[in-house]
Amino acid sequence: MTVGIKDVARVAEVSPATVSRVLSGRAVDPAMRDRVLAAVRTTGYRPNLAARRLRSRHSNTIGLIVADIRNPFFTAVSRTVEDIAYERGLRVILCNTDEDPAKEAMYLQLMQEERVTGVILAPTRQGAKKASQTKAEHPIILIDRVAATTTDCVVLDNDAMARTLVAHLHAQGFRSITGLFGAASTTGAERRAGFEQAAQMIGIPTRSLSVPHGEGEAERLVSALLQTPDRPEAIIASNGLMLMSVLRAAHALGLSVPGDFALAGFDNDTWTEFAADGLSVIEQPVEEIGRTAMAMLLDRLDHPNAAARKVVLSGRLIIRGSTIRREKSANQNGV
Amino acid sequence: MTVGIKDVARVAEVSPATVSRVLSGRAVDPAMRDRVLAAVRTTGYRPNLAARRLRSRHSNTIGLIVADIRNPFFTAVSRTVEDIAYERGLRVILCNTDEDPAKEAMYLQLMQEERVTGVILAPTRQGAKKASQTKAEHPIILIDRVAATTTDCVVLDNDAMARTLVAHLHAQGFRSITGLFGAASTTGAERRAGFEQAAQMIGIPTRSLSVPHGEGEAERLVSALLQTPDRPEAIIASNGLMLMSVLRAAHALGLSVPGDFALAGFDNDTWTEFAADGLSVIEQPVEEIGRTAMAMLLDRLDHPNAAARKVVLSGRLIIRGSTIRREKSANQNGV
DNA sequence: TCCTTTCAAGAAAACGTTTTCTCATGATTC
DNA sequence: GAATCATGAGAAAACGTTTTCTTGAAAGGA
Repeated sequence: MTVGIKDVARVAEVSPATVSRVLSGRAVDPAMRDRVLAAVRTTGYRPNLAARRLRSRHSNTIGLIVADIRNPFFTAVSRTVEDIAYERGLRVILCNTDEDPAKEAMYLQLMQEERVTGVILAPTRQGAKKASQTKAEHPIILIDRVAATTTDCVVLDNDAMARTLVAHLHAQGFRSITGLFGAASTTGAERRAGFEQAAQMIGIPTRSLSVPHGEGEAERLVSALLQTPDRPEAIIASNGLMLMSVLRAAHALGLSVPGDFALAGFDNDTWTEFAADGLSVIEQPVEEIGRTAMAMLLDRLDHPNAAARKVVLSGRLIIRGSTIRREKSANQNGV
Repeated sequence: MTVGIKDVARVAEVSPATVSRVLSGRAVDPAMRDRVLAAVRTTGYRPNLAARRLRSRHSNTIGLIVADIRNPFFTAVSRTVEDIAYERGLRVILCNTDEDPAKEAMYLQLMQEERVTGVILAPTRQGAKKASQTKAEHPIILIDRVAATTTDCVVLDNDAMARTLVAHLHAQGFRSITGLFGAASTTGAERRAGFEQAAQMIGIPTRSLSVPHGEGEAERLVSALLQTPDRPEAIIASNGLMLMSVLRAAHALGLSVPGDFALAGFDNDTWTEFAADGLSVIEQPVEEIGRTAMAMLLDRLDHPNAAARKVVLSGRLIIRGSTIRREKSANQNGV
């Protein structure tokens, strides 16, 4: 037997409206307030959120749709977003698209049906296009991936960061570099562009591979690459998951980093600190991305008609052992 | 201007009830059905889930409350649970308690207010106790952590797995072992118990440390441990996150695994395959845990009064380089 | 052919809140 | 001291669905 606001009202000998007012912290007679609170306690009343949302016409909920929940980058952003949201009394619905446009579309529709206050989305390419075209009832902030300039977004300066990485490898003396970039996201494309551009300017040979999302895809690709006769001197991977795949492939083949090839990439995931003599990476300001996205969302709610903004954040190159040039003979026991 | 079921009804020239029936797939005249579906398309109607849930009195939603979203074990379980849930047309609300009993209590209350169909919970110690005492409106299935036998749960055979680990280390010739165990969970306690029991039976000296949850806690503890004069020959860590902390601490001190000490633990996280010559770990059947939890939940919904069940699953020891005994001199370039 | 049964569709009630409307009381102003 | 205003509380409407109730027509049996 579920207890409703009317039951509380009866026990407290007030009207349901008064109970509602007490619960939402509006001005009521102190004596009544106490009676109501006591009644809430004795009855064990729990408000029905569905009813509340229906009548009040706002859900106090934001949707957070990420592309891959296993990627520490996204879990880190999620945590920041959630913390801020809960500080403001907002709920968060966390969804995982797995880089699948169909799942993404399904979740975006779900957000509409939930009548969410707003959405923070790390879109696939299709999703980015769609989000910038269709006019949803709620604001959408894109993170990590970018769409047309008509949509708010907060991204890393992927292009510059990729160039930084190439410059670092070149400075260390590496002359042939292969890059691995995610096929599903604009981020992958941007990093690839920066990578190729930098290499061309410097004038070193590169190859770049487009990696489809999926279990083991990257590892297979890398494994093949490492077994070619002209194995690259250095490899750049577009995110933390791919870095891991490269190391797994190398390990399976008995190759070591940095002994047999150098390795660098994006995302300062915890394990990169100690793997392969420390992996040189571009650290993304994950917390700031989450904070900025939330701030933009709240701002957009206040100013629905302001011009779309694109915030580009800068990363930081962390140099570790995996890109330090050494004599081959000195390395006996790598990875 | 938001479009409701009445608008669809008007366009299709039927009653709202008929629209509802079409949408929920009940028997209606084919001609009408087509008119309704066409009207839905032209109006762009999206049902209001709050209203639907209010009236129909079921949310078709389950809550999934995990202790630490950064732990790959939990994200893996989450993915399985979500996949199965969506197959069955259930939504999932994913929450992260961060091992904080207050946050946990808050979320459990939120679940009540959402009127969820059921909850899958990885509880803190306090939460486990509370869940087994209070009678919620919805069933609760505990995962990973255990409470009184009055609550459904699915857990690993922690005790046995810890003993397996000790036996393996002993067989490899390690004679002094230190164990690190999470302070917040029953899982940590169980693994610790198995650890101490096995060591006592074998008759080797052990020490076990209780690690509070929190950024850097484990690393500080391990760092201190590694700098004591009687540094252990082997370390066992209670989960993947702690394994990582041990490696970070070792790396910071310039110590290598397995050169300077052996390391083993729980959770076959991806990176354990290549770090420190491969980390020996107990692999948990993450998918099966998720599947079992969902199955138990659905079963409990059908049979509310059946006796509580506890499902104990077995893990698998994966032996890798980190626990292989070698001559110290042979190792020059570890980690 | 008439009566009963079945079925589909519309009308209206219901879900549990919040909000609007109305009214009474007491305070404030001229 | 009368008229206006502000305040707070209850009554009732409203939110957008699904479900129940009611009705009419078609189908089936005697």
